Amino acid sequence: MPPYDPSTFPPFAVTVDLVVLTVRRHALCALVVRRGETPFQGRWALPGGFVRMDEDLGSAAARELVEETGLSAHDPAKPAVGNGAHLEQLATYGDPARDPRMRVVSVAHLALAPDLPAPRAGGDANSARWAPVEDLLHPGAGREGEQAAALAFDHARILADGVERARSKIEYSSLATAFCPPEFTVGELRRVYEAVWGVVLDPRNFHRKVTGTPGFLVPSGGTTTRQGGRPAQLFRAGAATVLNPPMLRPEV
Amino acid sequence: MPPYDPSTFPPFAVTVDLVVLTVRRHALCALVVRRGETPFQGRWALPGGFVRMDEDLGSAAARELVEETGLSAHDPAKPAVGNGAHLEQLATYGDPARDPRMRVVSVAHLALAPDLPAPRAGGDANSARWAPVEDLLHPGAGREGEQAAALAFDHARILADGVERARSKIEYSSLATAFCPPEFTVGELRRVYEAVWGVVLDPRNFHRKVTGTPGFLVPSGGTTTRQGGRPAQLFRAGAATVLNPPMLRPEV
DNA sequence: CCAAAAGTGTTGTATATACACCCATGA
DNA sequence: TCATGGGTGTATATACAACACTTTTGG
Repeated sequence: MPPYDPSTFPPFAVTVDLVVLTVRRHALCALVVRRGETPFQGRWALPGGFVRMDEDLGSAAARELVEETGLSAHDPAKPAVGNGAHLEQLATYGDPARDPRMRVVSVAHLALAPDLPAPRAGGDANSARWAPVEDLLHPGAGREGEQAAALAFDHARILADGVERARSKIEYSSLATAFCPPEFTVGELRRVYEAVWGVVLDPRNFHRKVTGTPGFLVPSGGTTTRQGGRPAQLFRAGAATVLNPPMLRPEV
Repeated sequence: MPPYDPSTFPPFAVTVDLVVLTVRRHALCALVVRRGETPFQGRWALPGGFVRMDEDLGSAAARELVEETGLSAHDPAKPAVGNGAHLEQLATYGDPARDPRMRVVSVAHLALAPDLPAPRAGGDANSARWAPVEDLLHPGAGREGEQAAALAFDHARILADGVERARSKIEYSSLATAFCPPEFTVGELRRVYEAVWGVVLDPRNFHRKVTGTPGFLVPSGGTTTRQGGRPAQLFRAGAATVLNPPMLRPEV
């Protein structure tokens, strides 16, 4: 890398911000951290940080994800689903006024994770928590006394874009399995769709659909009764990444 | 904007690169410019340039598009189709080694344009031309004696991502009309799909499909025989931006 | 036994495909 | 008249929605 010569180009700060989604208690939740520094001190924000000088964008996002959640991720250059979290680039935000301190371009990434124990705070954040995306996107509309202030910076917009991406992508890909543990039942997968889309699906038709799509699910052999009722077969995510025909999202 | 203090963050150069696609002579083509400077001097590259210090990313892309093609574009914050070109953010590329001179993060944008007269060279490019994407993505596989050297930097990858985005997006949106002039026939729209996907579609079923989707096409009243044969109705793009049910891309 | 969740079968309706067929123009 | 592209009708296959029904556990 040749030495930096600021006369040749305008200098920007480049950061990565993370939209980390999971399904908890039948609701789609996002990871937010409390800001310890000005601006927006004390407000909730998406986790993120500066990209280092010798680091690829996807590597920076994977590093932040580990720091915040302990989750490992696949190389985001090749989107994949498996034991770790799914990680992919979302979009880039560069409004000149989005950070009052300096000119920052943020490359947002989207991560999908199974239900995790407890978030661990990292970096300059005082604390971290999982918050239902409904509360974050529509602050004030929830129950009284809740922490419902708007997210810092333009993070509400970034979160909305990430949620929209996840909602549309589980329609035609096997990405919903990224919200599940390594082994899961058809019913658990259906509850993921229901939580992400905010709908109820017919259990019988859903079962036929997902088990009838070749390569989507592979039986792992075991069964479980952890949801009660009749024992359910356990599955792992199959090799198929694209669903054809897609899952149909019911009309609103 | 507070004064720049390089001690607080690593300084990056931020550029926009453009994947400008059009349909010419029944082939999907991209706009490329010949590089006048080192590195990759004399090689073909995607048009692009530095983002200015007070400029939004979408504004920078729209400015480059005007400089290179004379096309105006809608605010890419709100993707829209109409008289000007369609412009939307594609993805961001930030490999530390992608530019040998310095650390550059490039925010690539995708533009779709109707068939244009002749590209006009701008900036530091010696010349500009429309090239079939097949020739650019598979250099050496074409006819002998062609200019078929690989694109500069990581632009082949960016172009491939842009083409893939266009191919999948015309499936479920009305974006294909961005490749057409303001008034067009159903047959002309079908030839767009055929060129972008590299397939042949049944004219009768295609006609029923697009005219039967409410809001996709609105008749302009006139007719034309510019394709020969029986006069065809002229249409404009309607208000619908999402196609439900989608156009089905035939298996390969 | 009952409740709860898993899984199967059946049927009406919608949509896609394939293709026969007719229409309106230029040469 | 013929060639060319535009446009309509119709049969067959496929896929989905709805829902009755059976299976297998825990309490």
